[in-house]
Amino acid sequence: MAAPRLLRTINETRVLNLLLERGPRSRADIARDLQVTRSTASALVASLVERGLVLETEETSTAERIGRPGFVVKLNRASRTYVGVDIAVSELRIVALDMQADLIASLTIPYTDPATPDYVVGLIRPGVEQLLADDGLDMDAVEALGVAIPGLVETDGLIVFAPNLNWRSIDIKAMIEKAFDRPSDRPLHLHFDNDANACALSEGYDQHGRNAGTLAYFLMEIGVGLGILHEGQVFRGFEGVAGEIGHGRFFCSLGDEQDNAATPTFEETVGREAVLRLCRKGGVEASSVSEVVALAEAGDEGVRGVFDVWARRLAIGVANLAVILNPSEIVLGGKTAAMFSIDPKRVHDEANRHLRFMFKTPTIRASSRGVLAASFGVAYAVHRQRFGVADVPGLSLTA
Amino acid sequence: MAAPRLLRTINETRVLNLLLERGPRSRADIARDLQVTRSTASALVASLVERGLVLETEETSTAERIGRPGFVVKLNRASRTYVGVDIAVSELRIVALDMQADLIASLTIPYTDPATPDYVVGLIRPGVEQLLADDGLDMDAVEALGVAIPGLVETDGLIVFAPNLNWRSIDIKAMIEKAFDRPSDRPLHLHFDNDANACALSEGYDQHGRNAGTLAYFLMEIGVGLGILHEGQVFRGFEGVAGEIGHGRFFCSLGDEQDNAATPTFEETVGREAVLRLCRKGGVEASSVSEVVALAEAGDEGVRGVFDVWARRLAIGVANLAVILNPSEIVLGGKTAAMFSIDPKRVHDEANRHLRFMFKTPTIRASSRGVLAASFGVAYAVHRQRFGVADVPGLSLTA
DNA sequence: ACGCATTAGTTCGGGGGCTGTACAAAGCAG
DNA sequence: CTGCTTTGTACAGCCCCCGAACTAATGCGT
Repeated sequence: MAAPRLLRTINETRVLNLLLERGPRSRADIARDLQVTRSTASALVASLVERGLVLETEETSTAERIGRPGFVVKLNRASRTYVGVDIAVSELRIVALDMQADLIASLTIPYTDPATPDYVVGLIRPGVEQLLADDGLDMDAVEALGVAIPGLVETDGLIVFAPNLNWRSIDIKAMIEKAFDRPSDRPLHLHFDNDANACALSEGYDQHGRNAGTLAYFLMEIGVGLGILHEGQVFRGFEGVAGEIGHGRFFCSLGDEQDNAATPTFEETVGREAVLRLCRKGGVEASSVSEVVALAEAGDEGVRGVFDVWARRLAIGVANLAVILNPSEIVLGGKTAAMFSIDPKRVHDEANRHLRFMFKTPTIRASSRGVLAASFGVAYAVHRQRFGVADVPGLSLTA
Repeated sequence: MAAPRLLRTINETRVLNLLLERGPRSRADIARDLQVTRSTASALVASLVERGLVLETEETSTAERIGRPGFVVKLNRASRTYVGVDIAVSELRIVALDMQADLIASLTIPYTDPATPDYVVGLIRPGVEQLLADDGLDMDAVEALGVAIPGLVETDGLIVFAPNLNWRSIDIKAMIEKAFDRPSDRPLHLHFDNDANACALSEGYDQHGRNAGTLAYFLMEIGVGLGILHEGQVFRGFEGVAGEIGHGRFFCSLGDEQDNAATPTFEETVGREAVLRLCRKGGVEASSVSEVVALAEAGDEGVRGVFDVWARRLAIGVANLAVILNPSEIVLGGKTAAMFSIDPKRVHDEANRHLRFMFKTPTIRASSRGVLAASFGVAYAVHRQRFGVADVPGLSLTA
């Protein structure tokens, strides 16, 4: 009835995760690291080699120890491919990762609005095929595909509402399954997520080690989204709406009669329009954030004033987030976040003024994946899902 | 080398959790619920009965089905006792739970400040013994003890700083271990937590089912603490300082030159002193929150104005928390939270004005455990820890 | 150079523990 | 009463981990 081979499945997964997170090593090392006997480690490796997921190399472990050296075992990077697709407002961004979660290739396909769901989804399969063909890879190697959406989306593939695409109630899972038409004995595993969550995931792993702490990612475009990562998992809250800090109100009045619902939200004070409004007010001529940043780099004095106000406002949001979640890192990404680079230290200092009571304040830094952050993130997500044991039937160990 | 009997341990734990969360049932039911064969279920029950954790009753399962009825199996409630201790500012609150996590007994021991660590810890063992003696229980049955502290505390027992007790760098674990002096073959398992986190835990289980969602507990006394529960676990963030919403700043100025670090924090606007300050300003004579509430219940007009301002301020904090965490419930506890009962609907309405974009806004309600919330919570925490399999050696399934 | 200690990898017997089948016991339906 | 269904137990089979034994390969001491 219940899961046969359960223990075996768990242990094979542990071997894969060990090789992924801590690198190639000998069977004897695996036995020590997983606390099993060498016989068991050998058996586990043998079955993974047979499944093609792991390779036994010729090289012997660099002998720091005395005694016979062992043969190093490593992941077969080419054995599986994971794809991430970011449906941005005006372009599709696709990345492919190998089994090590390293980037193999990426591709961007622009489109002009209005982009209908049918049109955009129609671009995905050809895009993925082209991406893989460039590297001599096969669609069959693709085990799982993740999709990032700029809006409210359920992880099983229902887009509830994506305002900037103007999509509503789209069953994108069905559309993609139809487009890829996989046989049921070799399904394409799908996963869907909000773009800010995906961005957070993209920062959640440092050199193949799971980031076990808490991390927050501000995705600053027109509005401001927030992705929260906790113990390597996206924090979704009830109904998956966590991270709507853009709707937070930090500029309320204490006065007795004020209608604070009319006070601006956080994204109305630091989002793209707010930056441009501050520019107009300050006599700075700029029609995009990148122009503002360029002016700042050219030493424009007026921009300095705009930046100072923006930094002060952002710092309040950052500090309010920090007191609630106590993240170890706060990452800023998206086009509007380019403002941050004008003077990162200033944002730090402003935020820390509100955080004096803390022993250790969070570090604040720019996104490391740039425009590919979201597609990277969902690809990571499906990669981790396939490595995990969460879907072992009949077992709930979270107790 | 590695954990022997691993699978057995897991499955026995699953049986215990099933009986805890979903009630007594027959072996056949257990087999169906856990997806194992009836033979396995019988074997698991047999070994749990032998260990004294589970009882086989005479009663047969109420036959809604046709066929032979089964003998109902249930937890042996008396087989283990879990104790929770809340070190409040002016009293010690102790509760004892049975194996079902039901309250057996509680006891409050007042003390006058300044309460030194030695003095307070010295009260714990006699207090627990008295509590148990009243119910004919033995100290030997106590398997684990949890302690809630009003301050920053590490879960393994180092009190970093408890401002209202004026305790700093206290190794309370060592003190308690010394006081109880258990033999190493039957250790007293200890757990320590912040009082707001403990309160959140006390609301985290609804009738023996783990609350799988996200819940936030505002502990409102002099200041405002926050405990966050996510998937049944306390959300601690990096370094365990999550939940310091009391230090949040939601009343900043958008003006360019303002020094927002000087704006009041959330707890300075809704905490006890703020309430009393609003009273003075509004000509209401009250020296404690309970007096304010009493006046409101008596229909005092001036208090209404005080409450309205307080409710509006609180709603802003609640709404800001809700947009970031999207909890399903927000619970208000502590003496100052008594204000809420003056007009709960008003707080709801004010908060929802900021949350119009949400499909489902969180429910806001008063604490259900009252003054015992924190001691309940830590007792729950140790109870769950003892039921969990997290400490099985050689296995890390969180991957 | 040679033996010895140490480590790596494999083989094989033992045992724990789950599965599945078989069977007796206990109730319901007609 | 007879047939059907369900429960709980018993037993054989199998998966898979452990531990001991053995061979292979390397470093170190003399």
